[in-house]
Amino acid sequence: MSIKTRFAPSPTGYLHIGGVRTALFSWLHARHHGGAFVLRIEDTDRERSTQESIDAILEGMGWLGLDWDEGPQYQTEHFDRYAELADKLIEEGKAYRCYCTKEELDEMREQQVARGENPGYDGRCRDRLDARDSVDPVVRLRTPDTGSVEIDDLVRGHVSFDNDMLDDLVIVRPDGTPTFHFGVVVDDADSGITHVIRGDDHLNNTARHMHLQDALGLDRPVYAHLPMILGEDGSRLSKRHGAVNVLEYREQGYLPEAVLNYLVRLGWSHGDQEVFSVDEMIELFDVKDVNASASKFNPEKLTWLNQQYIMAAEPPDLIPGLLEQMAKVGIDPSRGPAPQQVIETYRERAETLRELAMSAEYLYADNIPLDEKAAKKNLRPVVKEALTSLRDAFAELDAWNAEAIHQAIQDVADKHELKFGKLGQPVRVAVTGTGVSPPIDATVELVGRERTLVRLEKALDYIGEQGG
RNA sequence: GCUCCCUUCGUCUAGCGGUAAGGACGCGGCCCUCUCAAGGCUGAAACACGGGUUCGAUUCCCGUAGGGAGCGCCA
Repeated sequence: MSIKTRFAPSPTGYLHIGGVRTALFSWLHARHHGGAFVLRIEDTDRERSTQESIDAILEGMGWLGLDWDEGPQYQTEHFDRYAELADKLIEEGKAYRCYCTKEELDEMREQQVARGENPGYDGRCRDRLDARDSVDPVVRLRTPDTGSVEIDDLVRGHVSFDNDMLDDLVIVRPDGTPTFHFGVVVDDADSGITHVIRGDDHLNNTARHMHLQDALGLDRPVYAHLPMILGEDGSRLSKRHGAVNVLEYREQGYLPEAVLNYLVRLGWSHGDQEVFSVDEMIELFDVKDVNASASKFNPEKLTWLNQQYIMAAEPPDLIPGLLEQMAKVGIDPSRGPAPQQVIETYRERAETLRELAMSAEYLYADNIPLDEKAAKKNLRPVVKEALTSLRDAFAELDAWNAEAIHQAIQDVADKHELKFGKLGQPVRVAVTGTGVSPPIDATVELVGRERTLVRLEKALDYIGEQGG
């Protein structure tokens, strides 16, 4: 049988990084087995579902390259189907209308907790014959009181739940809309999902879903419950742990491949390998290798991977992303060197595209701020003469390239009996305003002759002001 | 409270009865070097605890402790 998996987010917020990992594993499972991947939007909660969320999910999936073969399906389009099946269950006596009010239920739970019991619906409407006019009923599934449900989970192994711990769950709300439980079970069956891969926060629900499947006479899909991703402090991953919205990573200049690579290593591994191309993930991934324990999100490692991907990329592939970041940082790319050159000489010291753009800012500006500390330390009277003759040498240079620039610096340094670095560092500060940059010859080349001469002049003025 | 799940360096993990417990991020040191990176070498750093089973347990079983999830007319 051909394998089919799905990712079924609810559109009640942005696409969460934990959700992405779930999507990735489902997607990889389908791709690895040459099966199909379905995207289904679980929008049965009409109160909280928004179009913005749907857009964010679609955009996030697209950015990451997690493509789907079917969908996006919307559960709101299947309402007739749910209603039909709910009626059938009631007719068959497998479900019933419950007229309890929220107040009644709250009171019931309170008492149960007080008695030290697992709170749950006690089935008081199971045999009710009369309708209550004052309340619109929900529909509940009649679940067995005795026995147990057995789950054979691909990552957890065998898990068993006693039925007396499972109450009669609501499958249809008073307004006729289905609950999540009913929607998933019906849709998974209708679209022929063979493997349900989801977060282990659903492990308890799976037992209930199996009862629903039994009532509906459906075959059960195979389940795989993935461990959670927690924040660095071990609590549930949330905003206070940094970015949890995937699109936020795009904003910050992360590459989608890096995000996927980081995520695939949370709960899954292949020997000692750390870096996986998407093709390698597809080839090597197997849900059976997923481990059962939760993992904590480690931003430093993601950042390291991002840098690895930036360094390994084909420079032209990075141009669109860099231009995006330049725009955000306020750089006009037409006022300096070609982005590709910047990528080639700056990328190994940038952890994100954002950082790459920012580190090249002085290549595109006419006026640059001088870092006071670096200036004080390096722009001193001792190098005034050397800097002056270097300026003259630069002005007369035939070819403006790193090699010629390097030679000029070397010659001037020799003439003034300075080591290369003793001259190079002052030049760096003069030309970039800071003490940090790529090799000075490549940097000067990209700054350009005109700006270099102006900046050297300014540096000489600075030395003069300092009493040189 | 009840049910279910989890437990190897700070973090992600390898291990699948006999290992000097391996790798990666991060951290420290050294090398390279015009700065910063990158890269290379290197150091510190872990089997939660207690019982079993076994000739032998990180590995299998049972407890304890700790952590997580669920207990909705949210998904």
